[in-house]
Amino acid sequence: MRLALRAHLPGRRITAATVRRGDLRHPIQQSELETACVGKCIRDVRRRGKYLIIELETATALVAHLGMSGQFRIVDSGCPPAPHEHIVWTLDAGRSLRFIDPRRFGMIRPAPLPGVGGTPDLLAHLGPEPLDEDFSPAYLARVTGVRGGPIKTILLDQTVVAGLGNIYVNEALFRAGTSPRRLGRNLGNNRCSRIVASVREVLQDALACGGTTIRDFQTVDGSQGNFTVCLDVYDRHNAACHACGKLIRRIVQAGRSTFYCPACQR
DNA sequence: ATATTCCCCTGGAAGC
DNA sequence: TGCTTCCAGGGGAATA
Repeated sequence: MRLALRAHLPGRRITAATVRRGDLRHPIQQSELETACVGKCIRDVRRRGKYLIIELETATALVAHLGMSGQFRIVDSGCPPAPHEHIVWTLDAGRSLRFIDPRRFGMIRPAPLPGVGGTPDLLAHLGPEPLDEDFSPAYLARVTGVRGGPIKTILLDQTVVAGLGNIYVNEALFRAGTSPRRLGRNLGNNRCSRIVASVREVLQDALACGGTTIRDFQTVDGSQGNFTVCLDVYDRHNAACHACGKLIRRIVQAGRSTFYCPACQR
């Protein structure tokens, strides 16, 4: 999503902004949004974990989170509003950016620019980026060594590593041959290495496919992610394992679905 | 201090 | 056909 936004937004000026419905996860007021962005030029689109950072002139930013069903679309400004279209930014060049979110678990928040006006509290708790060097086997071994709970839950914790969601945790553990139920303290250095490598691999593969569409996910032009066809375990309950043919199992951990192959993952 | 559970909200699929 | 139940890419507050 960041890459798609980045292809369209930098250099555009925001000429108007409208809150059509402000009761999102963090409620937002019309005046607050306008003050933050109208008249400003978009400099860059960055990301930290699952948060998008739309960098504006004068050291401010809009921090966005898509929650479960949030979407950004970029359309002609004359385009009629879609259902659940909560926020509209009018851009120069006859375009507009729209935030659409049926479940309203997403959020849009003005914030001082990270690294300039101080890191917003929103992002302060996040762990390392999974594709950065500091998410290392040694780091994972250190964290898992002192924590209770199964590895699946640990990897979903954004303070441990920032940006992994349910799909990619399930997929990474399959590729690492590690059971999602295995306790963190029973991982060992070897498995930590494999998990770190698998996390990176899965993310890179999914990025190359433009993400994963299960139900709602679409990018800014309405196209879908193609990693769905590459999923080995996620949403494949009772389907045959791509590696061994045994049936993929579904369990619930910390209230979220976990999918795994009982034969390939130990 | 750390780990499950509950809840936020809507829509779509499956079950009856 | 129509009603009910379950489930969902997340995360934070309330509990245990």
